Amino acid sequence: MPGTRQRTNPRNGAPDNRRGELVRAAAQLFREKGFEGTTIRDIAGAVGMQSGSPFYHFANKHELLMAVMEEGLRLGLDRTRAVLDETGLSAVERFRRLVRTHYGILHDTGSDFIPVMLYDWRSLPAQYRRRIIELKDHYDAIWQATLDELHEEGRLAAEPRLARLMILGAINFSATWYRSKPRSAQRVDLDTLADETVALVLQPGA
Amino acid sequence: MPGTRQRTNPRNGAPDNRRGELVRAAAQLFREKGFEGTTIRDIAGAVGMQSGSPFYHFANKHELLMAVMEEGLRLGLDRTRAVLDETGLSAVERFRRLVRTHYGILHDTGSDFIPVMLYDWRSLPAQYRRRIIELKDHYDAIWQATLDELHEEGRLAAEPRLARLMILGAINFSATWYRSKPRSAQRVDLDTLADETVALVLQPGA
DNA sequence: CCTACCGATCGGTAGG
DNA sequence: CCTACCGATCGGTAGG
Repeated sequence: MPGTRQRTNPRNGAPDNRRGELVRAAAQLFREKGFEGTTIRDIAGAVGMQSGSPFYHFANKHELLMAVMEEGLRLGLDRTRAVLDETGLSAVERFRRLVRTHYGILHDTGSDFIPVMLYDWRSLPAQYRRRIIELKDHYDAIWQATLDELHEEGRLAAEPRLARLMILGAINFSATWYRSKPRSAQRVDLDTLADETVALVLQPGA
Repeated sequence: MPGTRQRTNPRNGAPDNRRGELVRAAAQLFREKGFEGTTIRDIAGAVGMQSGSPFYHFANKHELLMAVMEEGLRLGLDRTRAVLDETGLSAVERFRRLVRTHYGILHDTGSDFIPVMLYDWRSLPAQYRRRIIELKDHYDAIWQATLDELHEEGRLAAEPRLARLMILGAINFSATWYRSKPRSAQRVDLDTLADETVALVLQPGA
């Protein structure tokens, strides 16, 4: 039924549903087949559009990729900042929640945005990168602050900046092997995974 | 000068130089631009061939991708097995060398094969996967044995199988951020990186 | 957002 | 391994 969907400012943003549908569909397809392996026709078809129609919402395919990454970082930042809002958390407990939250950002239903950023970064043209890096820097800063604290408390044995890269790497890499749908037998859930990650990298307390 | 290069059995393997050149060029290009983002023409051009000529050596583009991954795993397995050949190593020392070796496999000059496997796995058709998985299983088994030992010695706090995924993940992810060529100031070298990785995940000894 | 389309490029092939 | 080529597909556009 054409005309029944709510929409507003097509080119800029906020309550435009069709644009959001395109971003979500693109995220899922990019994650599954990669940016270069996904066709504008795939994405259009996934939301019931004709092949030329996505270009009404995005100037080109690369801007759609950037929108996916940007959306992922905004959602991720929101969830991560919420961890900081909880008062009275020890650094260790805050760390545990950061880890658990990041696993959720990678593996919760519909969370395809960040994996796309991780695995299709090379497909993002240079002129679009700065904007994404800026958002990513906020994300890293939150982690760094907590890791610095842990290091001062003697709970983290590695140099804190390298520790951040390695720990986020360990979690991020789960995008390649973790499957939320239990395949055959029982599987690790994200809570256990977060606990094990914390156990792996934290040194025993006094 | 056509005809001056040594070659032997074109379709099977061993001392066929042109085939090897294609695999190396493909590895480098796949790593840089991804499998889908790389063109047969790119690869042919990189070794001074015409666009149709790679198909004399490989039935199709996917078989070239498989050759890249296979070559990477064979080279990696050789280097990793060499670590086991050193006698009289403690589990901790063996672990340190496995870590260092793996960093080398990812970042030494000309080592583009394994990153391609890690980041273009989804482009490998299902029928080619079993062969690669089989090689990868050998690799994992070596790591698992050492990590099991460390766990028994109380030096590893996480469940050993998850520890393997997380530690290899932390190292593998360096493919996205580590640059061997110093960009501006001094940079971490692979020895330091390996030391810090070991420091991060090992619990203090008795 | 659809219709109708275009130029470019791509993987692959025949025949030598 | 080159020459010459083909069918299919792809990102993108004009005009409504």
